[in-house]
Amino acid sequence: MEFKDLNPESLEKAANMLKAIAHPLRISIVGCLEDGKKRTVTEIHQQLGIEQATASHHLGILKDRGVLASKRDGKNTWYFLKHENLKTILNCVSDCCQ
Amino acid sequence: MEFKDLNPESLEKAANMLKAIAHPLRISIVGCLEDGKKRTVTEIHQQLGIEQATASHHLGILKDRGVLASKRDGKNTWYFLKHENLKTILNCVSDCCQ
DNA sequence: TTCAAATATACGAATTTAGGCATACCCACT
DNA sequence: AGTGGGTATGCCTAAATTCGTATATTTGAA
Repeated sequence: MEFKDLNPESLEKAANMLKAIAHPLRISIVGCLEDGKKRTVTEIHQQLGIEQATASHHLGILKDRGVLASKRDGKNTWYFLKHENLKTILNCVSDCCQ
Repeated sequence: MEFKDLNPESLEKAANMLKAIAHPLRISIVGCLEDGKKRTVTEIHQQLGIEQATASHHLGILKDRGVLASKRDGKNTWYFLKHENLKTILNCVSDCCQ
């Protein structure tokens, strides 16, 4: 599917998805998850050295916009990449940022 | 290059680049230019049915953030994609938005 | 049923963004 | 120099983001 064929709603959705990723912290979060493994909010906030609330907040945005999915298991919520593609996207962008 | 290796500045730059694209109109503009050809502000504002000033404004954002480049020729300014990669990015996103 | 860990949400001030309109600028032509 | 087409910019208000801190909520276990 070519993005040219996107109708207005899909266009909006695509924009929201990109907007979700388009933030330094959230790029880093996707970076944490690019190996396809699931991680908890705590793991992420510790690994990135950010507030727990901030991590949860940004994870929520990434989930809302369809970048991540999550699965609750007891006290923990495990977040993970929803699409394999997203790794490609960030690699493309980083190539453009040399 | 893996985006994981991005330092804080590159991270910021990558975020700004994505933020530039992450807007319905600007996705459409990139869509107009994905064939690699150069187009003028007028061509784009007519093709998308938006104000001339709005087109110029968004083209400016895309240029500032390194998505597009431009070349003045007489009365016209020709805009074009700066990186072939960007087509890939949008195709990936649209795949995620089915 | 009380406690603590893990996660989510609410509130608020500062900053950024969007899009319309008017207008200024740049350039070729006469 | 003056005109007009093509571009860019400034100003404005409404709306959205960001990131703290504080507080809820959920859940497992004592």
